[in-house]
Amino acid sequence: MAGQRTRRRIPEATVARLPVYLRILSEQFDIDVTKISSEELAELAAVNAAKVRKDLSYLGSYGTRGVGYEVEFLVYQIRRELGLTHDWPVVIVGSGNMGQALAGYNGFGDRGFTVGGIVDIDDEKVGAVVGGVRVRHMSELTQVVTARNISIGVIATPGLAAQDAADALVAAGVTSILNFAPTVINVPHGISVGQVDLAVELQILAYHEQRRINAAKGSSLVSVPGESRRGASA
Amino acid sequence: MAGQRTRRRIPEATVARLPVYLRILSEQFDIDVTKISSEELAELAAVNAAKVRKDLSYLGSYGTRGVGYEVEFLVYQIRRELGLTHDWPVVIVGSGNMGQALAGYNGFGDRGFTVGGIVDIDDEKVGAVVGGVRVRHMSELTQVVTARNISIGVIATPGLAAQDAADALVAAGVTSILNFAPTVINVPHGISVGQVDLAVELQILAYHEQRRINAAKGSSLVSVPGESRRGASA
DNA sequence: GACGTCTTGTGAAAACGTGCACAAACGTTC
DNA sequence: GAACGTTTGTGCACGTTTTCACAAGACGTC
Repeated sequence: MAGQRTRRRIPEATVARLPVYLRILSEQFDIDVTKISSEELAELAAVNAAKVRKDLSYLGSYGTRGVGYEVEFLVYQIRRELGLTHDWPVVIVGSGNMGQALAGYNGFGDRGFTVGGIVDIDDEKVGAVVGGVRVRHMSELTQVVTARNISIGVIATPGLAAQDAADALVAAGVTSILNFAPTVINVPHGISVGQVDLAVELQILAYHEQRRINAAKGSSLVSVPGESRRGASA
Repeated sequence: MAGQRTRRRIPEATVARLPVYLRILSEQFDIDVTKISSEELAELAAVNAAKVRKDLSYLGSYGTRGVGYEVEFLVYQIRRELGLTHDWPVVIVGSGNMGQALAGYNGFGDRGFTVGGIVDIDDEKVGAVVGGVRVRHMSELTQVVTARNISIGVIATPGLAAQDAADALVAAGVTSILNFAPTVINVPHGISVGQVDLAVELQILAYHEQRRINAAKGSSLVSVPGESRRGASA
Protein backbone atom coordinates (compact mmCIF):
# COMPACT_ATOMS: atom_id res chain seq x y z
CA MET A 1 0.00 0.00 0.00
CA ALA A 2 1.66 3.14 1.27
CA GLY A 3 4.92 1.21 1.25
CA GLN A 4 5.17 1.26 -2.52
CA ARG A 5 7.96 3.80 -2.45
CA THR A 6 9.48 2.84 0.90
CA ARG A 7 11.37 -0.10 -0.64
CA ARG A 8 14.35 -1.67 1.14
CA ARG A 9 16.81 0.76 2.66
CA ILE A 10 20.02 1.17 0.68
CA PRO A 11 23.24 0.76 2.71
CA GLU A 12 25.18 3.97 3.18
CA ALA A 13 28.28 2.50 1.53
CA THR A 14 26.24 1.79 -1.56
CA VAL A 15 24.69 5.26 -1.58
CA ALA A 16 28.20 6.71 -1.64
CA ARG A 17 29.09 4.67 -4.73
CA LEU A 18 25.94 5.19 -6.77
CA PRO A 19 26.92 8.74 -7.78
CA VAL A 20 30.20 7.38 -9.13
CA TYR A 21 28.43 4.74 -11.18
CA LEU A 22 26.01 7.39 -12.36
CA ARG A 23 28.73 9.63 -13.68
CA ILE A 24 30.51 6.79 -15.44
CA LEU A 25 27.29 5.52 -16.98
CA SER A 26 26.38 9.01 -18.16
CA GLU A 27 29.77 9.35 -19.81
CA GLN A 28 29.38 5.97 -21.46
CA PHE A 29 25.93 6.92 -22.69
CA ASP A 30 27.35 10.10 -24.20
CA ILE A 31 29.78 8.06 -26.26
CA ASP A 32 26.99 5.79 -27.46
CA VAL A 33 27.63 2.78 -25.26
CA THR A 34 24.23 1.16 -24.78
CA LYS A 35 25.05 -1.93 -22.76
CA ILE A 36 27.55 -2.55 -19.98
CA SER A 37 28.47 -5.52 -17.81
CA SER A 38 29.19 -5.35 -14.09
CA GLU A 39 32.76 -6.28 -14.95
CA GLU A 40 33.22 -3.29 -17.25
CA LEU A 41 31.54 -0.86 -14.88
CA ALA A 42 33.65 -2.22 -12.02
CA GLU A 43 36.80 -1.62 -14.03
CA LEU A 44 35.83 1.99 -14.73
CA ALA A 45 34.87 2.66 -11.12
CA ALA A 46 37.92 0.82 -9.78
CA VAL A 47 35.89 -1.49 -7.57
CA ASN A 48 35.05 -5.19 -7.36
CA ALA A 49 32.51 -6.53 -9.87
CA ALA A 50 30.50 -8.38 -7.24
CA LYS A 51 30.19 -5.14 -5.34
CA VAL A 52 28.80 -3.42 -8.40
CA ARG A 53 26.20 -6.11 -8.85
CA LYS A 54 25.16 -6.05 -5.22
CA ASP A 55 24.97 -2.27 -5.25
CA LEU A 56 22.81 -2.26 -8.36
CA SER A 57 20.62 -5.03 -7.00
CA TYR A 58 19.35 -2.63 -4.34
CA LEU A 59 17.71 -0.64 -7.14
CA GLY A 60 15.92 -3.73 -8.41
CA SER A 61 16.63 -6.53 -10.84
CA TYR A 62 17.49 -4.39 -13.82
CA GLY A 63 20.21 -6.45 -15.46
CA THR A 64 19.87 -9.17 -18.06
CA ARG A 65 21.78 -12.36 -17.41
CA GLY A 66 24.26 -13.19 -20.08
CA VAL A 67 24.03 -9.63 -21.41
CA GLY A 68 24.58 -6.96 -18.79
CA TYR A 69 22.78 -3.72 -17.99
CA GLU A 70 21.21 -1.23 -20.35
CA VAL A 71 23.12 1.99 -19.74
CA GLU A 72 20.32 4.47 -20.33
CA PHE A 73 17.87 2.60 -18.14
CA LEU A 74 20.41 2.28 -15.35
CA VAL A 75 21.15 6.00 -15.50
CA TYR A 76 17.46 6.68 -15.11
CA GLN A 77 17.07 4.29 -12.20
CA ILE A 78 20.05 5.63 -10.27
CA ARG A 79 18.92 9.20 -10.82
CA ARG A 80 15.51 8.28 -9.58
CA GLU A 81 16.83 6.56 -6.48
CA LEU A 82 19.16 9.45 -5.65
CA GLY A 83 16.38 11.94 -6.16
CA LEU A 84 17.96 13.56 -9.17
CA THR A 85 14.91 13.58 -11.39
CA HIS A 86 14.57 17.26 -10.63
CA ASP A 87 17.13 19.98 -9.93
CA TRP A 88 18.13 20.85 -6.39
CA PRO A 89 18.80 24.51 -5.67
CA VAL A 90 21.63 24.97 -3.19
CA VAL A 91 22.57 27.96 -1.07
CA ILE A 92 26.24 28.71 -0.48
CA VAL A 93 27.29 30.47 2.71
CA GLY A 94 30.55 32.35 2.23
CA SER A 95 31.73 34.08 -0.94
CA GLY A 96 35.48 33.84 -0.38
CA ASN A 97 37.88 31.82 -2.46
CA MET A 98 36.19 28.54 -1.68
CA GLY A 99 32.66 29.84 -2.15
CA GLN A 100 33.61 31.26 -5.54
CA ALA A 101 35.34 28.08 -6.61
CA LEU A 102 32.30 26.05 -5.63
CA ALA A 103 29.88 28.37 -7.37
CA GLY A 104 31.94 28.19 -10.54
CA TYR A 105 32.58 24.49 -10.27
CA ASN A 106 31.42 22.51 -13.24
CA GLY A 107 30.38 19.35 -11.46
CA PHE A 108 27.95 21.58 -9.62
CA GLY A 109 25.38 22.79 -12.08
CA ASP A 110 26.65 19.93 -14.14
CA ARG A 111 24.11 17.43 -13.00
CA GLY A 112 21.19 18.10 -10.77
CA PHE A 113 22.30 21.08 -8.73
CA THR A 114 21.98 24.82 -9.22
CA VAL A 115 23.30 27.70 -7.17
CA GLY A 116 20.08 29.07 -5.71
CA GLY A 117 21.87 31.78 -3.77
CA ILE A 118 25.10 32.92 -2.18
CA VAL A 119 25.26 34.83 1.08
CA ASP A 120 28.11 36.42 3.01
CA ILE A 121 28.29 38.15 6.36
CA ASP A 122 30.75 40.74 5.05
CA ASP A 123 28.99 43.85 3.72
CA GLU A 124 31.91 44.50 1.39
CA LYS A 125 31.28 41.29 -0.46
CA VAL A 126 27.54 41.71 -0.79
CA GLY A 127 26.52 42.76 -4.27
CA ALA A 128 29.37 41.09 -6.11
CA VAL A 129 28.36 38.60 -8.76
CA VAL A 130 29.81 35.13 -8.33
CA GLY A 131 29.09 32.34 -10.77
CA GLY A 132 26.26 34.39 -12.22
CA VAL A 133 24.57 34.93 -8.88
CA ARG A 134 24.55 38.13 -6.84
CA VAL A 135 25.92 37.76 -3.32
CA ARG A 136 23.34 38.73 -0.70
CA HIS A 137 23.76 39.44 2.97
CA MET A 138 23.66 36.67 5.51
CA SER A 139 20.67 38.31 7.15
CA GLU A 140 18.65 37.52 4.05
CA LEU A 141 19.41 33.82 4.29
CA THR A 142 15.98 32.74 5.47
CA GLN A 143 14.38 34.78 2.72
CA VAL A 144 16.60 33.19 0.06
CA VAL A 145 15.96 29.69 1.39
CA THR A 146 12.23 30.15 1.67
CA ALA A 147 11.74 31.90 -1.65
CA ARG A 148 13.41 29.12 -3.60
CA ASN A 149 12.40 26.30 -1.30
CA ILE A 150 16.04 25.34 -0.75
CA SER A 151 16.81 22.33 1.41
CA ILE A 152 20.57 21.97 0.87
CA GLY A 153 23.18 24.39 2.18
CA VAL A 154 26.93 24.50 1.57
CA ILE A 155 29.25 26.04 4.14
CA ALA A 156 32.29 27.72 2.59
CA THR A 157 33.31 29.98 5.46
CA PRO A 158 36.45 30.03 7.61
CA GLY A 159 36.45 27.42 10.36
CA LEU A 160 35.44 29.78 13.12
CA ALA A 161 32.29 30.90 11.33
CA ALA A 162 31.16 27.41 10.36
CA GLN A 163 29.06 26.63 13.42
CA ASP A 164 27.25 29.96 13.13
CA ALA A 165 26.64 29.28 9.47
CA ALA A 166 25.26 25.85 10.31
CA ASP A 167 22.96 27.26 12.97
CA ALA A 168 21.73 29.91 10.56
CA LEU A 169 21.11 27.35 7.82
CA VAL A 170 19.14 25.11 10.16
CA ALA A 171 17.16 28.08 11.45
CA ALA A 172 16.38 29.03 7.87
CA GLY A 173 14.93 25.60 7.24
CA VAL A 174 17.73 23.80 5.45
CA THR A 175 17.79 20.06 6.22
CA SER A 176 21.05 18.96 4.56
CA ILE A 177 24.44 20.62 4.95
CA LEU A 178 27.72 20.11 3.14
CA ASN A 179 30.53 21.56 5.22
CA PHE A 180 33.78 22.60 3.59
CA ALA A 181 35.09 24.41 6.64
CA PRO A 182 37.70 22.62 8.74
CA THR A 183 35.46 22.23 11.78
CA VAL A 184 33.10 19.62 13.09
CA ILE A 185 29.65 21.17 13.20
CA ASN A 186 26.85 20.18 15.51
CA VAL A 187 23.34 20.02 14.16
CA PRO A 188 19.99 18.89 15.53
CA HIS A 189 18.87 15.34 15.03
CA GLY A 190 17.31 14.83 11.63
CA ILE A 191 19.68 17.11 9.70
CA SER A 192 22.14 15.38 7.35
CA VAL A 193 25.72 16.58 7.26
CA GLY A 194 28.50 15.86 4.81
CA GLN A 195 32.01 17.00 5.60
CA VAL A 196 34.76 17.73 3.11
CA ASP A 197 38.05 18.62 4.70
CA LEU A 198 41.17 19.27 2.66
CA ALA A 199 43.51 19.17 5.64
CA VAL A 200 42.12 15.84 6.82
CA GLU A 201 42.53 14.30 3.39
CA LEU A 202 46.10 15.54 3.12
CA GLN A 203 46.93 14.24 6.57
CA ILE A 204 45.62 10.81 5.66
CA LEU A 205 47.93 10.83 2.66
CA ALA A 206 50.80 12.04 4.82
CA TYR A 207 50.24 9.06 7.09
CA HIS A 208 50.59 6.68 4.17
CA GLU A 209 53.69 8.48 2.95
CA GLN A 210 55.14 8.25 6.43
CA ARG A 211 54.47 4.53 6.53
CA ARG A 212 56.12 4.04 3.19
CA ILE A 213 59.19 5.86 4.41
CA ASN A 214 59.29 3.93 7.67
CA ALA A 215 58.80 0.64 5.90
CA ALA A 216 61.65 1.40 3.53
CA LYS A 217 63.88 2.58 6.34
CA GLY A 218 63.00 -0.03 8.93
CA SER A 219 64.00 -2.99 6.83
CA SER A 220 64.14 -3.85 3.18
CA LEU A 221 62.59 -7.22 3.98
CA VAL A 222 59.13 -5.70 4.11
CA SER A 223 57.90 -4.49 0.75
CA VAL A 224 55.72 -1.44 0.35
CA PRO A 225 52.24 -2.38 1.62
CA GLY A 226 50.71 -0.77 -1.41
CA GLU A 227 47.18 0.14 -0.52
CA SER A 228 46.01 2.08 -3.50
CA ARG A 229 42.46 3.27 -3.26
CA ARG A 230 40.22 4.82 -0.72
CA GLY A 231 36.50 5.36 -0.90
CA ALA A 232 35.35 8.57 -2.49
CA SER A 233 35.56 11.40 -0.02
CA ALA A 234 32.89 10.35 2.28
CA MET B 1 64.59 -5.40 16.26
CA ALA B 2 63.97 -3.59 13.03
CA GLY B 3 60.30 -3.66 13.99
CA GLN B 4 60.71 -0.89 16.53
CA ARG B 5 58.92 1.59 14.29
CA THR B 6 56.67 -0.89 12.52
CA ARG B 7 54.22 -1.04 15.44
CA ARG B 8 50.70 -2.35 14.94
CA ARG B 9 48.94 -1.13 11.82
CA ILE B 10 46.32 1.52 12.46
CA PRO B 11 42.87 0.82 10.96
CA GLU B 12 41.94 3.11 8.10
CA ALA B 13 38.83 4.34 9.92
CA THR B 14 41.00 5.46 12.80
CA VAL B 15 43.50 7.16 10.51
CA ALA B 16 40.63 9.20 9.08
CA ARG B 17 39.62 10.39 12.55
CA LEU B 18 43.04 11.20 13.97
CA PRO B 19 43.33 14.44 11.98
CA VAL B 20 40.03 15.57 13.46
CA TYR B 21 41.22 14.85 16.99
CA LEU B 22 44.45 16.61 16.18
CA ARG B 23 42.74 19.79 15.13
CA ILE B 24 40.48 19.81 18.16
CA LEU B 25 43.35 19.13 20.53
CA SER B 26 45.43 21.88 18.94
CA GLU B 27 42.57 24.31 19.40
CA GLN B 28 42.18 23.27 23.01
CA PHE B 29 45.88 23.67 23.58
CA ASP B 30 45.70 27.19 22.16
CA ILE B 31 43.09 28.13 24.74
CA ASP B 32 45.24 26.70 27.53
CA VAL B 33 43.43 23.43 28.11
CA THR B 34 46.09 21.02 29.37
CA LYS B 35 44.10 17.87 30.10
CA ILE B 36 41.16 16.28 28.34
CA SER B 37 39.07 13.16 28.87
CA SER B 38 37.92 10.82 26.14
CA GLU B 39 34.40 11.96 26.97
CA GLU B 40 35.18 15.62 26.32
CA LEU B 41 37.14 14.92 23.15
CA ALA B 42 34.34 12.68 21.94
CA GLU B 43 31.83 15.45 22.49
CA LEU B 44 33.91 17.92 20.49
CA ALA B 45 34.50 15.47 17.66
CA ALA B 46 30.88 14.29 17.68
CA VAL B 47 31.80 10.64 18.09
CA ASN B 48 31.48 7.93 20.72
CA ALA B 49 33.84 8.11 23.72
CA ALA B 50 34.80 4.44 23.51
CA LYS B 51 35.75 5.01 19.90
CA VAL B 52 38.02 7.86 20.91
CA ARG B 53 39.74 5.68 23.48
CA LYS B 54 40.16 2.81 21.07
CA ASP B 55 41.50 5.14 18.39
CA LEU B 56 44.01 6.69 20.78
CA SER B 57 45.04 3.30 22.10
CA TYR B 58 46.58 2.53 18.71
CA LEU B 59 49.11 5.26 19.40
CA GLY B 60 50.08 3.68 22.69
CA SER B 61 48.90 3.87 26.29
CA TYR B 62 49.18 7.59 26.68
CA GLY B 63 46.25 8.32 28.97
CA THR B 64 46.14 8.35 32.74
CA ARG B 65 43.27 6.48 34.34
CA GLY B 66 41.11 8.62 36.52
CA VAL B 67 42.56 11.72 34.86
CA GLY B 68 42.47 11.74 31.08
CA TYR B 69 45.00 12.66 28.43
CA GLU B 70 47.56 15.42 28.44
CA VAL B 71 46.65 17.60 25.48
CA GLU B 72 50.12 18.70 24.45
CA PHE B 73 51.54 15.20 24.59
CA LEU B 74 48.64 13.80 22.60
CA VAL B 75 49.08 16.47 19.94
CA TYR B 76 52.70 15.46 19.64
CA GLN B 77 51.95 11.76 19.41
CA ILE B 78 49.25 12.17 16.77
CA ARG B 79 51.47 14.44 14.72
CA ARG B 80 54.22 11.91 14.95
CA GLU B 81 52.01 9.04 13.90
CA LEU B 82 50.56 10.99 10.98
CA GLY B 83 54.02 12.05 9.90
CA LEU B 84 53.43 15.72 10.62
CA THR B 85 56.63 16.37 12.51
CA HIS B 86 57.94 18.04 9.39
CA ASP B 87 56.24 20.03 6.65
CA TRP B 88 55.09 18.36 3.46
CA PRO B 89 55.46 20.34 0.27
CA VAL B 90 52.59 19.72 -2.13
CA VAL B 91 52.33 20.35 -5.85
CA ILE B 92 49.00 21.51 -7.28
CA VAL B 93 48.11 20.66 -10.86
CA GLY B 94 45.65 23.16 -12.30
CA SER B 95 45.50 26.87 -11.53
CA GLY B 96 41.84 27.46 -12.24
CA ASN B 97 39.21 28.42 -9.68
CA MET B 98 39.72 25.29 -7.63
CA GLY B 99 43.52 25.38 -7.78
CA GLN B 100 43.50 28.98 -6.61
CA ALA B 101 41.06 28.28 -3.82
CA LEU B 102 43.19 25.37 -2.63
CA ALA B 103 46.41 27.36 -2.79
CA GLY B 104 44.84 30.14 -0.78
CA TYR B 105 43.10 27.83 1.61
CA ASN B 106 44.01 28.35 5.24
CA GLY B 107 43.78 24.78 6.43
CA PHE B 108 46.48 24.13 3.87
CA GLY B 109 49.60 25.87 5.01
CA ASP B 110 47.81 25.93 8.32
CA ARG B 111 49.34 22.77 9.67
CA GLY B 112 51.98 20.70 8.04
CA PHE B 113 51.54 21.44 4.35
CA THR B 114 53.03 24.04 2.05
CA VAL B 115 52.38 24.79 -1.59
CA GLY B 116 55.62 23.63 -3.15
CA GLY B 117 54.50 24.46 -6.65
CA ILE B 118 51.57 25.03 -8.99
CA VAL B 119 51.55 23.94 -12.60
CA ASP B 120 49.09 24.43 -15.43
CA ILE B 121 48.97 23.18 -18.99
CA ASP B 122 47.59 26.47 -20.28
CA ASP B 123 50.39 28.85 -21.39
CA GLU B 124 48.16 31.81 -20.64
CA LYS B 125 48.03 30.93 -16.97
CA VAL B 126 51.73 30.29 -16.56
CA GLY B 127 53.48 33.13 -14.80
CA ALA B 128 50.53 34.28 -12.73
CA VAL B 129 51.10 34.28 -8.99
CA VAL B 130 48.63 32.24 -6.98
CA GLY B 131 48.81 32.03 -3.21
CA GLY B 132 52.29 33.50 -3.32
CA VAL B 133 53.59 30.93 -5.79
CA ARG B 134 54.29 31.48 -9.47
CA VAL B 135 52.42 29.14 -11.79
CA ARG B 136 54.77 27.08 -13.94
CA HIS B 137 54.10 25.04 -17.03
CA MET B 138 53.01 21.45 -16.76
CA SER B 139 56.11 20.39 -18.68
CA GLU B 140 58.20 21.51 -15.71
CA LEU B 141 56.33 19.25 -13.32
CA THR B 142 59.08 16.68 -12.89
CA GLN B 143 61.57 19.44 -12.28
CA VAL B 144 59.37 21.02 -9.61
CA VAL B 145 58.74 17.69 -7.92
CA THR B 146 62.37 16.63 -7.95
CA ALA B 147 63.80 19.97 -6.87
CA ARG B 148 61.66 20.11 -3.76
CA ASN B 149 61.44 16.39 -3.17
CA ILE B 150 57.65 16.49 -3.34
CA SER B 151 55.72 13.29 -2.75
CA ILE B 152 52.14 14.59 -2.61
CA GLY B 153 50.23 15.97 -5.58
CA VAL B 154 46.81 17.60 -5.74
CA ILE B 155 44.74 17.44 -8.91
CA ALA B 156 42.58 20.53 -9.45
CA THR B 157 41.91 20.19 -13.16
CA PRO B 158 38.68 19.63 -15.09
CA GLY B 159 37.52 16.03 -15.09
CA LEU B 160 38.81 15.22 -18.54
CA ALA B 161 42.36 16.25 -17.70
CA ALA B 162 42.50 14.41 -14.38
CA GLN B 163 43.84 11.10 -15.64
CA ASP B 164 46.59 12.84 -17.61
CA ALA B 165 47.46 14.86 -14.54
CA ALA B 166 47.61 11.69 -12.46
CA ASP B 167 49.85 9.97 -15.00
CA ALA B 168 52.13 12.99 -15.11
CA LEU B 169 52.32 13.15 -11.32
CA VAL B 170 53.18 9.48 -11.05
CA ALA B 171 55.78 9.82 -13.80
CA ALA B 172 57.28 12.74 -11.93
CA GLY B 173 57.70 10.59 -8.84
CA VAL B 174 54.75 11.60 -6.68
CA THR B 175 53.45 8.73 -4.54
CA SER B 176 50.27 10.20 -3.05
CA ILE B 177 47.54 12.00 -4.95
CA LEU B 178 44.53 13.96 -3.76
CA ASN B 179 42.05 14.24 -6.60
CA PHE B 180 39.49 17.06 -6.65
CA ALA B 181 38.39 16.40 -10.21
CA PRO B 182 35.11 14.54 -10.70
CA THR B 183 36.71 11.46 -12.20
CA VAL B 184 37.97 8.16 -10.89
CA ILE B 185 41.67 8.02 -11.66
CA ASN B 186 43.69 4.88 -12.17
CA VAL B 187 47.14 4.68 -10.66
CA PRO B 188 49.77 1.97 -10.35
CA HIS B 189 49.81 -0.24 -7.30
CA GLY B 190 51.59 1.41 -4.41
CA ILE B 191 50.31 4.94 -5.04
CA SER B 192 47.80 6.29 -2.51
CA VAL B 193 44.79 8.19 -3.79
CA GLY B 194 42.30 10.33 -1.96
CA GLN B 195 39.21 11.56 -3.77
CA VAL B 196 37.16 14.63 -2.95
CA ASP B 197 34.12 15.02 -5.08
CA LEU B 198 31.63 17.81 -4.60
CA ALA B 199 29.01 16.30 -6.87
CA VAL B 200 29.17 12.94 -5.11
CA GLU B 201 28.75 14.56 -1.72
CA LEU B 202 25.80 16.60 -2.91
CA GLN B 203 24.18 13.57 -4.45
CA ILE B 204 24.47 11.68 -1.20
CA LEU B 205 22.70 14.53 0.53
CA ALA B 206 20.06 14.63 -2.20
CA TYR B 207 19.38 10.97 -1.55
CA HIS B 208 18.70 11.66 2.10
CA GLU B 209 16.50 14.61 1.22
CA GLN B 210 14.61 12.44 -1.21
CA ARG B 211 14.06 9.80 1.46
CA ARG B 212 12.79 12.38 3.90
CA ILE B 213 10.32 13.60 1.32
CA ASN B 214 9.18 10.10 0.45
CA ALA B 215 8.86 9.16 4.10
CA ALA B 216 6.72 12.20 4.78
CA LYS B 217 4.60 11.62 1.68
CA GLY B 218 4.26 7.85 1.95
CA SER B 219 2.66 7.90 5.37
CA SER B 220 2.77 10.06 8.42
CA LEU B 221 3.12 6.94 10.54
CA VAL B 222 6.83 6.74 9.83
CA SER B 223 8.80 9.53 11.43
CA VAL B 224 11.87 11.05 9.82
CA PRO B 225 14.67 8.49 10.09
CA GLY B 226 17.04 11.20 11.15
CA GLU B 227 20.54 10.03 10.49
CA SER B 228 22.58 13.04 11.40
CA ARG B 229 26.26 12.54 10.92
CA ARG B 230 28.53 10.97 8.41
CA GLY B 231 32.22 10.27 8.69
CA ALA B 232 34.49 13.06 7.63
CA SER B 233 34.90 12.97 3.90
CA ALA B 234 36.55 9.66 3.36
C1' DG C 1 14.74 -27.54 -28.83
C1' DA C 2 19.08 -29.08 -26.69
C1' DC C 3 23.72 -27.30 -25.73
C1' DG C 4 27.27 -24.07 -24.54
C1' DT C 5 28.62 -19.61 -23.17
C1' DC C 6 27.97 -15.61 -20.76
C1' DT C 7 26.52 -12.69 -16.94
C1' DT C 8 23.39 -11.63 -13.32
C1' DG C 9 21.60 -11.98 -8.56
C1' DT C 10 22.38 -13.60 -4.07
C1' DG C 11 23.41 -16.87 -0.14
C1' DA C 12 27.13 -17.53 3.02
C1' DA C 13 31.68 -16.59 4.88
C1' DA C 14 35.12 -13.45 6.08
C1' DA C 15 36.75 -8.94 7.32
C1' DC C 16 36.02 -4.75 9.32
C1' DG C 17 34.08 -1.24 12.38
C1' DT C 18 31.31 0.13 16.47
C1' DG C 19 29.71 0.42 21.13
C1' DC C 20 28.80 -1.63 25.60
C1' DA C 21 30.42 -2.85 29.86
C1' DC C 22 33.76 -3.64 33.18
C1' DA C 23 38.27 -4.61 35.36
C1' DA C 24 42.46 -2.18 36.21
C1' DA C 25 44.81 1.91 37.53
C1' DC C 26 45.20 6.57 39.21
C1' DG C 27 44.51 10.55 42.43
C1' DT C 28 42.34 12.35 46.51
C1' DT C 29 40.55 12.46 50.92
C1' DC C 30 40.24 11.04 55.46
C1' DG D 1 47.06 3.33 53.99
C1' DA D 2 42.28 2.17 52.97
C1' DA D 3 38.21 3.63 50.74
C1' DC D 4 36.13 6.15 47.02
C1' DG D 5 35.19 8.35 42.74
C1' DT D 6 36.97 8.83 38.15
C1' DT D 7 38.62 7.52 33.67
C1' DT D 8 41.38 4.56 30.80
C1' DG D 9 42.15 0.33 28.05
C1' DT D 10 40.05 -3.59 26.02
C1' DG D 11 37.27 -8.17 25.63
C1' DC D 12 33.18 -9.24 23.50
C1' DA D 13 29.01 -9.07 20.93
C1' DC D 14 26.81 -6.92 17.35
C1' DG D 15 26.06 -4.68 12.92
C1' DT D 16 27.82 -3.44 8.42
C1' DT D 17 30.57 -4.13 4.35
C1' DT D 18 33.19 -6.86 1.30
C1' DT D 19 34.23 -10.86 -1.24
C1' DC D 20 33.63 -15.45 -2.93
C1' DA D 21 31.28 -18.81 -5.29
C1' DC D 22 27.63 -20.66 -7.76
C1' DA D 23 22.80 -21.59 -9.26
C1' DA D 24 19.58 -19.52 -12.37
C1' DG D 25 18.46 -17.29 -16.52
C1' DA D 26 19.28 -15.22 -21.18
C1' DC D 27 21.10 -15.55 -25.73
C1' DG D 28 23.04 -17.66 -29.84
C1' DT D 29 24.10 -21.76 -32.53
C1' DC D 30 23.42 -26.00 -34.55
